[in-house]
Amino acid sequence: MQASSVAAELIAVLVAVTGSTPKVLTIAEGKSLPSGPLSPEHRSLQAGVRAWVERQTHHPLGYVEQLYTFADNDRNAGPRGYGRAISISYLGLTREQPSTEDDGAAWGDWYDYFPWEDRRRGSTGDPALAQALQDWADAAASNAQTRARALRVAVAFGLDGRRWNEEIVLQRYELLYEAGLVAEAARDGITCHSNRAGLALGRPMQQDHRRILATGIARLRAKITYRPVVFELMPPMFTLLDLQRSVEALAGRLLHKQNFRRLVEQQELVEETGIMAEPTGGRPAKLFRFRADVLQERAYAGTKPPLARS
Amino acid sequence: MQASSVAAELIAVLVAVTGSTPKVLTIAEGKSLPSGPLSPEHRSLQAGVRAWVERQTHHPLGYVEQLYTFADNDRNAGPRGYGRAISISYLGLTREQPSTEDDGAAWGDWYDYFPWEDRRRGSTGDPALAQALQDWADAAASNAQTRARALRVAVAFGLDGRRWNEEIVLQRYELLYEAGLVAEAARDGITCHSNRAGLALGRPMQQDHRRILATGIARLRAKITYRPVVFELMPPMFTLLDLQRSVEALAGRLLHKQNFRRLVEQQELVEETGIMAEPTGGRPAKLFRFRADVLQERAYAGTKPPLARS
DNA sequence: AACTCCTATGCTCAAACTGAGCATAATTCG
DNA sequence: CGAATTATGCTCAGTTTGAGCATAGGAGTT
Repeated sequence: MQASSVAAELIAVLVAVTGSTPKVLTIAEGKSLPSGPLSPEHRSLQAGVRAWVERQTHHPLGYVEQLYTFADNDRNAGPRGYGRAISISYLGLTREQPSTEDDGAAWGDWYDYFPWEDRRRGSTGDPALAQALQDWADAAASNAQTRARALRVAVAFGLDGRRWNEEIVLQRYELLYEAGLVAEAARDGITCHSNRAGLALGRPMQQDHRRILATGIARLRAKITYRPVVFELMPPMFTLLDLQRSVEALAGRLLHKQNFRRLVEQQELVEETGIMAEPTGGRPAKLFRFRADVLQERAYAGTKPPLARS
Repeated sequence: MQASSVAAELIAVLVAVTGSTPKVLTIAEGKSLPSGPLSPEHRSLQAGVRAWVERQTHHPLGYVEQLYTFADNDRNAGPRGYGRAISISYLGLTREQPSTEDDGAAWGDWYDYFPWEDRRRGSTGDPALAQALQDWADAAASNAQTRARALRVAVAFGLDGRRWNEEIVLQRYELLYEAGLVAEAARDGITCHSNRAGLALGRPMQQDHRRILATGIARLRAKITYRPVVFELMPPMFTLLDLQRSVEALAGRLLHKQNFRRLVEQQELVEETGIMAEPTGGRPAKLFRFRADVLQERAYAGTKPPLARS
């Protein structure tokens, strides 16, 4: 079957964790994700992403995985004759390097873009945000629609005694978009019936980059629960608390220390180095390293959860 | 950033379950997956898939989800000046309709393509296949490489007392490809050092369609364990055994009946219709229907496993 | 030295979940 | 009526999960 011709670009969600802050690499003063053209010289899409990311940012990319391919006509609506643009997005895990800043790339806290996703201090969400969403539900055309909207809001944001599900980052963002609360919605012509004053709605990004970032965060939060990918973000040696802080940073919620430790140990994900960490005013902690061989030993997918539970 | 121009096509893995047989829709006498061009008139990629699938096959598509985007240069290596081809694959769930056969489309048992994936009778795999893979490991250049290969084989196929993981369909296929055992490998110029005689290696497909099918099966097997997507494949009313047979067909292994029943009921995924099924020579079974409202009530992703465990 | 504060680390326990099996109910078939 | 067959209810041990108590090993303070 003959396929039509389109323009293709690669978009990367590059993630690092520094201390307790999850970071994402951005360009254009934090308003865009880095992207590059799909070039014929690359053997594969993934090779293409690796190539230009490593060249541009001088970051070794450990783990790379495809996220999603977008091609909505809404996006980049250029002149029609030119053809539609396809964006293939990738998630990459790395460690933050001393910023070279030569190309305007910068690491930013991803919660600057999604403040409502950080539940590490105070597991109860922002009541004003819940109220604004309720206003949106109330503004629906019919009573039935109001109930449907209110249910979606309650499920997505864990209201009415429901449990917060940290993995549905994208659903929450899309709900806020639909409600006209995030800045991108106004840009795209969606009207807002709520009072946005004083709400922490995060920094907007160009095009649908914030949506892609949400997709990446969601994927990563899901992945750390069944694959030991956190270690791609860790230095060669770390304490168990370092590891826990990283997982918490990604998951956006606090974990029970002893249980986290139990999980890590019974999974045999790490081994002692014999070295102790720098004293920090408490009992000194052992430094561990990742047991890289577990990646081959096990068929990850449906086995036990490597990290993050509660 | 200016993106280069490429050709784009959509490829669909359409799945149905009839009785105890998982089926996939194929064209070209079972040698290809249905595919269509990405057309500018479609609002989105998903809309494009829906449109041409429903027009071509007259099947209503319930659930549609993006699988993966391929663009390796190995694929469809056409004349270089023409540009690279991008294939965006989708997984679609539907129910088998009386075949209209007007366009050469036909439903086929997906285990015809992956015989080793069906472990419903005899949970122990084909010893001859294991032997052929061992031969491949032994044919490695170095001793270390032999051990590495043997480990990969053992993990992927659940050898040496390891547990069979039904979700890593793609890994197993790629291992067989690498070992030169599947027909596509020979076609692509990979030599085989094992004796292939008498092995059940499945029907080949054109291009990398069997790989895409493997991706779809893997995704679906994973998905049914945490999202109630099986119901997209069920008729409006069904017995619990029907449901179990469908899940078993997809998962490729048998489930403990009572535990399956317990899972379905405690998840409140179904409700009684009050109607009894046709007598089949045993105690008559109740007919159930899916409680469609659970899709909205819950935030599926990280909650309890809807189906399939043991 | 005694005390406080802090983080690391070990251990316990109940609730929930899983995997497996026993037992009984309601039919059809011969 | 008994055998075969399928549906359905219930039990039970082993494991996992969530939460808390207790102790260990350091630094700084009095």
